[in-house]
Amino acid sequence: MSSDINATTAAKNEVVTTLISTLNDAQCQAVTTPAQSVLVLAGAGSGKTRVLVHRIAWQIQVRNVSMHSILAVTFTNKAAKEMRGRIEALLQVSARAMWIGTFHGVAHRLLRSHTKQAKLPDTFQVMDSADQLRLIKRLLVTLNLDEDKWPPRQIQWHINAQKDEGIRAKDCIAGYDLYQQNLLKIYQAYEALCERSGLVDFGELLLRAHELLRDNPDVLRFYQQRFNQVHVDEFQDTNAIQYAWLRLLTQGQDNIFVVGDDDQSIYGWRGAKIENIYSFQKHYPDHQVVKLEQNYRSTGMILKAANAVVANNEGRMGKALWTASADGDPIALYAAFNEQDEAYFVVERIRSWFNDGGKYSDVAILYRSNAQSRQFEERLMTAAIPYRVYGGLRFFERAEIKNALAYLRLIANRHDDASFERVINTPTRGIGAKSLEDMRTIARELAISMWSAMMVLLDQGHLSGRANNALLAFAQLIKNLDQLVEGSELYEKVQLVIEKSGLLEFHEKEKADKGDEKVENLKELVNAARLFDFDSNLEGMENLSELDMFLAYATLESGDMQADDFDECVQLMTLHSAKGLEFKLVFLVGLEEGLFPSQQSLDDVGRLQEERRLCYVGITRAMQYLYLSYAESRRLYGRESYPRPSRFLREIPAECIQEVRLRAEVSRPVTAIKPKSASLQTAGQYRLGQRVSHVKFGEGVILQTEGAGDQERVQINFRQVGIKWLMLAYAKLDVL
DNA sequence: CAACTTCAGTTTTTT
DNA sequence: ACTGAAGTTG
Repeated sequence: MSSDINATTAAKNEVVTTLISTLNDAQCQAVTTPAQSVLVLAGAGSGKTRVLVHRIAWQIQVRNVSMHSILAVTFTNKAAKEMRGRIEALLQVSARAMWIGTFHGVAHRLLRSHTKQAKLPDTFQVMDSADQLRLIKRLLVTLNLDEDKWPPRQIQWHINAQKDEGIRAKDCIAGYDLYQQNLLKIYQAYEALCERSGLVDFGELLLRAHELLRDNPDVLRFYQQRFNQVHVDEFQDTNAIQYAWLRLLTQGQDNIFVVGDDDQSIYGWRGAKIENIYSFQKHYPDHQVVKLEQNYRSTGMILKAANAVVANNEGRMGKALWTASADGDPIALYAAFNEQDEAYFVVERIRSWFNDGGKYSDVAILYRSNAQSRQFEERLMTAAIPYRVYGGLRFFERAEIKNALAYLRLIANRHDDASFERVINTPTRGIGAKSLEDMRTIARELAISMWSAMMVLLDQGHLSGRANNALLAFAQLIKNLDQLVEGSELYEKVQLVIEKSGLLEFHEKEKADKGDEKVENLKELVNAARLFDFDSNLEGMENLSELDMFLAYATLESGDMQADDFDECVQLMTLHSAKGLEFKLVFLVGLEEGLFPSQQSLDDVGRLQEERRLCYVGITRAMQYLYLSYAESRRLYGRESYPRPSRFLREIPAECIQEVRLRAEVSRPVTAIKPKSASLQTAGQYRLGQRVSHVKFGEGVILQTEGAGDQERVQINFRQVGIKWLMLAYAKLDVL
């Protein structure tokens, strides 16, 4: 008997050892602490996911917590997937029973499990932001509001912002401000429309999930007791409603384990509240703070630069990354003549990296705004270097896919107005603006769905023969599809719908190139349906049909399909989408005032600090080599600008930076610039892009030259005083 | 209904 | 400067 106990103790000790043997002290502390509420401040590259994964494993293996009692929330499906995968790899078991998902995914699951208490119809569907925008546009028409005075995108932004703050239309106080009153009216009408269409937008998922717990004590108690500890990834990105939801769930027990980094908070503009980290310490008084500061990713030089930049921010929790590895190469800084030269330089370096045996997939070009990608794409293209740009249209967001899904949604829920409007005349079947307008009026007046309105219209029989037939045919089509599809496999349903709806034919007839791709995508959709892993036993989702599950999946996990092909390509992406990734060789480009930091953030301290954190994120993506660059002259929005180098460059210690220059002839081939005349190419010894020094104005770069002989003038961008025209005959310039 | 023209907007993005 | 979307015509 006692030997049995000894044996299990020994076994347990071994488990403990394997779990923590690979962790450093701080990580180990975070994983093993008995504290109920824990705040892990995890610097970039400090093993944040590792801690989260090991903590969960620790609960299960050492504290004998049931997998059923594990909840972990992330922001992206990618992160959730990775976490699940790593836990499974570590524990060598299926992590199916654990609730690991995005905030939206978990909220969705809760709502499906408790549709009654959440006051939702069983058939409710999730709509994405494109659907939402469509719905809003339509709403504006019915409310007789001019789209120019009420820009749909701003309305959408406003509604989402309210929801992110947990504010319903009934909680709004508009006062006497006419504008506010109208906004409120729109918000109210939008809520009503969603209600009768059975549609739930992304913000609504979170808001409803919060209200579900808040207003149903028994439901709340059930989940409070069920989850042993609530784990949260990227805590600095939580918004007000997400945090409120977490607080409800952990109320009384304070069983919450959050991991975050205040220095990497870059989503303030979409409602993330960095303050939640500070509030956490107030709301959970017995919490323990663990700082992870050892970095396993970058060289000493890169970390030094990153630390120095972010040190310029106020009100930080305070953290300094360090590494046990070497200083590495200094950070290279390239002052490009213009944006084309910048791209040329970067691509040249990538080429030599590859020639020296480096892999393309280890290289990333990071920029502040998407518009910057073009120059690099063009250069990479001519250099025949494979590349991939992040952030394009995702699979489930493509028009043809959304069309197909809209038919499926209409089959699942006839009152889904967003889907109805999308497919009523796609492919074209002779239902014009007039008939639509009539339906909208009826729908509004009777407060019914468009589908019901169509039925009313058909019953009335006031329509012209042609319109009547067209509508009748459409109604019949949907009903037929519904019957036809009954009882068949999911992929067969998809297949049948794209064929019988005429969508396939519609896209086949389209202009050669484009249509082909769309047809391919539609086939891919059938394939996705075939591969769809429908887990009918998934707790809480028992009542959901496979089709409903697939539709929810398409909306909530639309990014899933493009994530995998990382292979052998140079990666181009914005700084925002680079968060969480790492690359051996990183180019951080466009470091110019007005571009990065962006123009819009220059006059606001808070936003500027967020830009700085973005810079910190960018720098810390690099493992071995980091190149920074800026252009002396940049063509942006059709206008030539001469930006000053970014302030962030000055915040990096000089000893970390080494200026680099390609040989002049190589860096500016004649084709790279568009001279206005041949004589502009050179001005004696003064070439375009030549660095010069002036007695009074200091250092600068030659941008343009004009005239000849005594009349020759040069335009110079001085670092200190900006752009100046100087007469060559008088200016005393030294070539640098 | 498709081809053409004009016109505003133009940081960052997930769910 | 460029793009995507809305409006206008044949």
